[in-house]
Amino acid sequence: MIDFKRQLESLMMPLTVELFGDHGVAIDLQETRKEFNADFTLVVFPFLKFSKTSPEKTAEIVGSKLSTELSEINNFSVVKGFLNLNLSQEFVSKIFAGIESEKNFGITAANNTQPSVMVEYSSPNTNKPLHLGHIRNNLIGHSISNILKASGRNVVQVQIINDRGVHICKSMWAWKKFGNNETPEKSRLKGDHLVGKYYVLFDQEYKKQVSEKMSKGISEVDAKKSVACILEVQKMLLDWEAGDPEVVKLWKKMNEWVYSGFNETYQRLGIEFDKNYYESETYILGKSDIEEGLKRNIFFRKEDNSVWIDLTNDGLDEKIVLRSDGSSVYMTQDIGTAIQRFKDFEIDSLTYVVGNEQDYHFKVLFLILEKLGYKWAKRLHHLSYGMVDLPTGKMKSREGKVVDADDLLDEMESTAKQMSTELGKANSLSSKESQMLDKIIGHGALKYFILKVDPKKRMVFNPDDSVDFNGNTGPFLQYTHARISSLIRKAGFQKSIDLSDVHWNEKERDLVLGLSKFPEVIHNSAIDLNPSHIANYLYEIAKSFNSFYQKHSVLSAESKTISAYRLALCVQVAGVLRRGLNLLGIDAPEKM
RNA sequence: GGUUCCGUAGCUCAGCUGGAUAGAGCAUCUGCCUUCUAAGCAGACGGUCGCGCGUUCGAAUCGCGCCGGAAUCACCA
Repeated sequence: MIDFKRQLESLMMPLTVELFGDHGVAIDLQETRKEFNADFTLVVFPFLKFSKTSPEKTAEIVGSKLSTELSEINNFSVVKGFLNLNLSQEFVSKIFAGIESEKNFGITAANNTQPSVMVEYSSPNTNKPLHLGHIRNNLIGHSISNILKASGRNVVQVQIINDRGVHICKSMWAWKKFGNNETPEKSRLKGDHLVGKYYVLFDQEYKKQVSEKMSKGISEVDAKKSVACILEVQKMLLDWEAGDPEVVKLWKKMNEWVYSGFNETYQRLGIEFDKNYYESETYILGKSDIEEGLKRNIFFRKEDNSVWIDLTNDGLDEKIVLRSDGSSVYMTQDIGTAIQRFKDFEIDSLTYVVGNEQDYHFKVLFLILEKLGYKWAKRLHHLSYGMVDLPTGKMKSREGKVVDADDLLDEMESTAKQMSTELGKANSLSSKESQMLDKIIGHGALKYFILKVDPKKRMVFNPDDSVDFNGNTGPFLQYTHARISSLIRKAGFQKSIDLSDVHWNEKERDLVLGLSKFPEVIHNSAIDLNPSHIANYLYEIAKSFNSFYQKHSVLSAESKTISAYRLALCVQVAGVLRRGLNLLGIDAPEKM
């Protein structure tokens, strides 16, 4: 489907050139404000220089030219310097026919010859369960993957699991000390929660030991470094690196618990990855790339043997890439991992979904890879999203001020259940059906609540608001879809329709023109890496539909012809809502 | 202190390649279910778009300077 707005602009261009001469003035069509009852507005101010008359007069001249010469334009009106144009019924029909002619209007199927794009998201540590912050990350990452797919890209979704390091050793240490061989099976606790429990236990023990030491007159800084438990954890990490069989065995066991817990949560969220990278495998990467860059003078070695890159000419600082003992820093393995990924897959770009606290890190990473001469470095993106705050302030995992992902999903489901019971919606459904619906609606509410906000902005998560199912919410969109589905069910088989004589009323025109924007919205979301455009667009469509639905009857319209084309319109609205919601990872129920 | 991001209605957010009287939802208040799902619709109330200067026919939008908030600037992960 071609963009009819752009089509109109190019039709108008030669006409204005005819009127005022060719001065390179672009035609800028914008949507008419609601109160003026027209489809598009052409701002004539840019033409004043050449029309040499008042804005009103200029608009008159342009308006009469356009409406006489273009069959697409029916009539026009002038308000101040604004030329309001009305599209002809035939042209609206043509636009609608274009929408109908495509099976999955708005979605561009992936072309297999195209290079793929990799999206990395989630990337959890394996010492505690997922929380609200991960949920935002996951929802954005998954949604943007869907959106990229819908704009014709092949997508490889990956996560890197931070499965090694002091954090997991802390859990391991506490489990050995206090665990009594507790397992997820024995205590019927989800694996990631069980490991998280021992991480918390470690922290408590650590604090206890630190304060004991401090009471003996040792400074806090020294105490924190010298208490027994932290020394044992550090020893454990060294043993792990040395491949100590017993430590490795425990490490494997506890990580497995965490993975099964994560997978359960991912499944609930409807998320899956094409490949998991593990830090235990990637943390060695990058050193050889540094050595090579050192030979090419991209990096330099200081007297103490540490290796650095000087980025002061790029407005940044000097950055370390290898420690003086030759060991890696985060940057080292990120360099190596990026390079590895372009070897593993036929991709031409890579997008990292990571919080904005790491803006600087990624700026440096991309710059280094560019200096190393990788041409794909220009196509690395950091989808930097803002932190999620609670109404009470920042989330602090150490202080237990976190919203747990599983708890949150449970809560959303039970709220959905409560709502549908109150509204008497569940009566006509089997208990199995309504249970499914509670999940679809509860999760829909959560996903929409998070995705409707521009990712790069920090957002406040108020549980009371997220649980609201009225107004600009996921359930509202789902409800609209269910309403239409019900109409379609009742109408039965849909006849083919003749659009040639349709007289579109105002609400219908709004819908047709609204629907026509869907491909562009997807495209822009993909370019901006921003799912919120989709969310806000769907809300507009749904509002527009409900307003239409309230005012005009579909099944018992004035005539069968009207009924038929209205139904066809409904089918397209439902399709756009469903496909749009799916891009956000939200299911569109047929009943609710 | 340097760099980056943010500041729009009581609250949560749209709008930001410059365009008309700045939009939604929530909250508060009014109407609308003997008619296709009222998780809906129609309406009221609510604003010095952080402040100032500049560019422009025109600035929430662009530039500069302040004020306020956040992140980051580790031989941490």
